[in-house]
This record gives sequence, structure tokens and C-alpha cells, in this order.
Amino acid sequence: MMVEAKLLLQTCEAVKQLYGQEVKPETIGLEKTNKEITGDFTIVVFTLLRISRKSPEATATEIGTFLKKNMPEISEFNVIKGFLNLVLTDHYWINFIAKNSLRIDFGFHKQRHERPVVLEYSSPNTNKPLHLGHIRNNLLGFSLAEILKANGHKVVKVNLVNDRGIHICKSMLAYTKWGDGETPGSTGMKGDHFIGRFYVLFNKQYKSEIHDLMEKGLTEEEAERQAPLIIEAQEVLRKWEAKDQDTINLWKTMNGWAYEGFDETYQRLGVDFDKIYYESETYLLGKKLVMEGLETGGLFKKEDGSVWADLKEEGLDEKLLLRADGTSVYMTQDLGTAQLRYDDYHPATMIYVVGNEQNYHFDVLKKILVKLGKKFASHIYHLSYGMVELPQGKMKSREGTVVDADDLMDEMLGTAEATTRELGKANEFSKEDADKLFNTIGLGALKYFILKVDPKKNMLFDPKESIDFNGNTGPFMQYTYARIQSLLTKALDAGYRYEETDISAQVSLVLLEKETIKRLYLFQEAVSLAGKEMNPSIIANYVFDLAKGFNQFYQELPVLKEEDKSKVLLRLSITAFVGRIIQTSMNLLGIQVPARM
RNA sequence: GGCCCCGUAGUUCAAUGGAUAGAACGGAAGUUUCCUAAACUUUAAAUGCAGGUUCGAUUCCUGCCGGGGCUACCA
Repeated sequence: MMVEAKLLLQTCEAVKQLYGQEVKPETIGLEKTNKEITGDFTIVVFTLLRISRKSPEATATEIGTFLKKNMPEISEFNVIKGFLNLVLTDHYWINFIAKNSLRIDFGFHKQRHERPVVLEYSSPNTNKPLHLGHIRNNLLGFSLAEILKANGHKVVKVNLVNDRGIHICKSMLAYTKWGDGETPGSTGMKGDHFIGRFYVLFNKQYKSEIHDLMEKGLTEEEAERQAPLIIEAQEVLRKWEAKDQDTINLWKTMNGWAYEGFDETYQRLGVDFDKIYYESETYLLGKKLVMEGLETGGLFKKEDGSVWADLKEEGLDEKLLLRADGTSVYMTQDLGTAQLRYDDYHPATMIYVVGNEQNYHFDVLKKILVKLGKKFASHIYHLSYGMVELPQGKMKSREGTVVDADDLMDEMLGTAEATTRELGKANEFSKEDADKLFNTIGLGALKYFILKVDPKKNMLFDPKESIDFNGNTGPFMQYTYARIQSLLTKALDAGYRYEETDISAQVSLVLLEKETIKRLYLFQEAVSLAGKEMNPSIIANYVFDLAKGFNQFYQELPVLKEEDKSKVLLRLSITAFVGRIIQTSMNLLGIQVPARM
């Protein structure tokens, strides 16, 4: 049992014996002791005052006395106002290291036999390449999957590709008109970038048509509807839905180019999926669900034949689900996808990693599913993450202010290489090892930069200021790890078998040893909290605190140069444990650590 | 207009209702005959404004100010 759980139970027992009242453990305020104050854990007794009917100091002292008497782990306590600060024995912490430093599953939960979590992330459109917003999405999704697995969940990672719709037809039309028979192969361009070019081209020409029409006296709205290009694009969509062979062939070819491009980006980014859904394959199921809803009365039809959900009673508005011409909209597809996913896996939870601009969409989605009588609606969780903003505001593809995913990774690798060479760190590396290192560091910096921020919050990215490699950064953790590996190698060379030595007989710890051990202890809590909150930044902040603390330990305490051999072994155990937990934490974020840097 | 989210050092980020609001970058000053200085130490610097609830509020509630998002027969 973790010592904290025991503390809570014993505190309840103390309250019962001292004041004659039963209290639940979750009502006790238990925290880590602030760093300026002596103590390991602190019980805040203010909430117990109405039970004890005594002063905060008296209550804390009485409970402290009881705990010290009944828990051998406690060596002493002190009381400041209503705060009962408990100090655990050095023996407890030494034993903690002895018992856990070699456990490969430390902090992880065994996989429970239960239904899986289906986790959707990435969700690209096939008409343009991935950008910085997608990077945040992909990193969050991948990391969250790792964190959930660490918490004992079975996770199915799924991607939902938006491969159909008017926007896709726009790039197809532009390619037909101005493609000149070029291909990604003939131009040497990555497939998704190649297609993105035509999407941009369409919008440019379309805009100019609107401009011309408005010069002739049309309103903006009229011009947007009457521009020849949009009418042609709609015609392409109509043909697609009618399964016109040429249109389908072009669609398949162009989507194929996009997928090749995406695969390359995913691979570089280090993310993957267990299953890929395509909206072109789910929208028909959505339509079917809507028709069923119409029969059971959950939905209704308007005079023009369009089908709607009335959500006014739920505090929202009416929502269109099928157009008068019978074609489906985004929501229709999402209904189908949700059903399909449920049928495929019968998941306990369905998580969607999707930006907060779609909060309303998911509100509506859940409410419509309820109207359709789908019980799984209550198991849908929208992991709503904040926008990545640039100094000038939101990224807008039409205004050319997007930060492209591939470009950004290139840049990070370049910076990693330049910085590493400047420091002379890769001089003895082979070309292959050096490239691998630059990749590890560059991506590590990027991933950590993004994941250390609370997902719910918007974050700012300034392309002009390259991502830092010093301070609270990915490379900081990587460097700490590499130094640890170097030290451990030297230890083995010197004949220290720290992994095979029992250190539990040691009796005392110096402050930095104890603080480092306490940080290791906290890994367990970081993992479960990150899983519960679905928040990778908890792991990021944790591992920074661990690495930062270890660097102090490393700076102030000799390890191999310590004269007391048993101290050397204890410190090596701590050091090795820190290295492992840094690596594990970083892996939970989808970040690799190098053995040397 | 309506609904939702966010305002913390110069900047980017932390802080399950708890003690003197923490880091990093940038600024200032230091540490290398010593296990990797991508490190470490010291230092200046912040809760938008006004109320309320509470023993205690950055955190919860109300109003105001400022920023963002959504409010499509787009996705």
C-alpha cells in the first residue's frame, strides 16, 4: 500500500478514537509538504475543527501524536497553525528505493480486463498538408494513448480521415483545370503538399471571380454563390456522389497522394494508428441512422424535405442533418462514425481529440445520439484542446500564415544539428549516429514544447524565435538522461554492481538524496493523475521537476568519487532509477532519449 | 446580439480552496585542475479591475474591462 493511503486511513482512525466520529479518507486534506518546511507529507486539519472542537494547533498535535505512535514510518512531526507536517523515516525511503528501483512496471497499472478505450486523433483532411495545429493534436493523441495504457487501459488508436466533401472537390477541380498532368512524382513534391497547392490555387481563383462579380454589382453573398468555379466544384461533388467513374478515379488518385504524404509525416512524428476510418465509408451509415431517427420520431422533416434535429429543449437550436437534396453534412458523417466505432469495439469510452473550436459540434453530436436512443452517447468524451496561435493570431490557410508540419520538423532538426555541432557534442559520432541524435533532440524539443502546456489552454508559437534547448525543454531532460547513462557506464567499469546489491541496510540519507527519492515516489501519482485528467502536461511538468532536482543532486553530491562504498551504491541506485523514470516519462510523451549527447 | 473559453514577472508556461504564488527564457552577478557547463548557484521582477462566499481565493460566484472561439444546407 502506498504510504499516503495508509496515512489517510490512520488519520481517520485518529479522528475516530480522539473525537468519536467517523470520517471518510477523501475528506482529509493530504498534501506534499512545502519545500521550505520540514516534512514529507502534510495534513491540513482545518476541515476537522468542527469535529475536534479544538484549536487548529491542538487538533494537529493530537492527530500527529496518534500517527507517530501508530505508524512506524513516521519519525517525527511538527505543527504550524493548522498544518500537521509529518516526517517519514529515512529507513522508509531507503526501503522504497530498494524495493522499487528495479521494478520495470513501477508507476504503471496492470492491464485490466475491460472494454477498450477508442481514442481518435489526427483526423486530417485530404486537401491540404498537416500543420502545427495537427501536430498538437497528434502529439496529444499519441501521448494520451501511452498514458492510458500505463493506467491499465486497453487503447485502440483510430484515425478518421476526412476524404470527401466539397473541399476535396475544390482541389480536384483545380487539378483538372491547371494540373497539366503533373504528379508528385514528376515534380518531386510530397503528395499532400502537391495537393495543397491546388487547394490554395482554387481559393485564389475563386476569390478573384468573386471580386469580378462584385465589381459588376453583385453582393458578396451572391458572388460567392454564382462564381463559375464554385458551381463547377458542386458539379464535381454531385458526380462523385453519383459514382461517376472518372471523378472517382481522380479522387482515388489524389487521395492516394495525400495518404503517401501523411504517412511520411506520421512516421517522422512517431505516431501511428490501429485503425483508419474514412468518412467516405461512414457517411452512408450516418444517413441510415438519420432515416431511422425520422421513423422513431427523434428527428423531423421540413417542407423542403431536409431533415433536422430539434434541440431547443436541450438549450440548443435546430440542427440540419440531411439537405433537401438528400446529401449529408459533417454531423451526419460523425453520427455514422460513432455508431460504426461502437459496433466495432464496444468501447467503454470513446475519446475524440479535437480542437475546442468544435465544442459546440460535440455538444450537438452527443445530444442527437441521445435523441436516436444511443446509450453510448454518455461514453463519448471530447478532449478539447486549445488553439496554437501565432503572434499575429490564429493560423489561416487562406492567408498563408500556417506553420507547416514538415517544414517545422526540418527546422527543428536543423537547429538541433547546428546547436550540437556548436557545442562539439557529436564530434565522435558516426554520420548515422549523429543524424539519429539530431532527430531525437530536434523532435524532443518540439514535442516537449507542445506537450508541457495544459491541453485545454490556447498556446502561442512564435516561428521567429526557435524553440529553446535550454531550461525547461526536451533536450534538458535528454541531457540529464545522457549524463546519467554516462555515469552508470563508468560505475560498471569501476566494478560497482549497483543492480545486484541490497542497499536496504543503510540507515541515513542526506537531504538531496531524500528529496530525489521523494521525486521518484511521485511518479506513481503523476501517471495516475495524467490518466485521470487526460493531460500529458502533468507528465511533462513532473519529469522536469525530477530532472531539475537530479541535476542538483548530481552537482552537489559525489557519486563515484564518494569514499563510503555503500553510499556510492545507494547513490547509483538512485541515479539509475532517475534515469529509468526520465526515460519512461519521456516515452509517455512520445519522446525518445539518447544514450549520449 | 446569444453561448463558451481565457486574462499570473518583460516573454512563454506552473500552482487537487491551503502556508512566503513556482519555473524557464530574457536581464544582473557567479561556478569548470572535480562523475558531460545543453548543467549548477545567487539576484531583480507578476495574480486585469470591483465586489461576494470562506478560517483561508490565482482557484468558486456576480459585474466590468481586455483577448479568443462558436453561433453554416463548411468541415
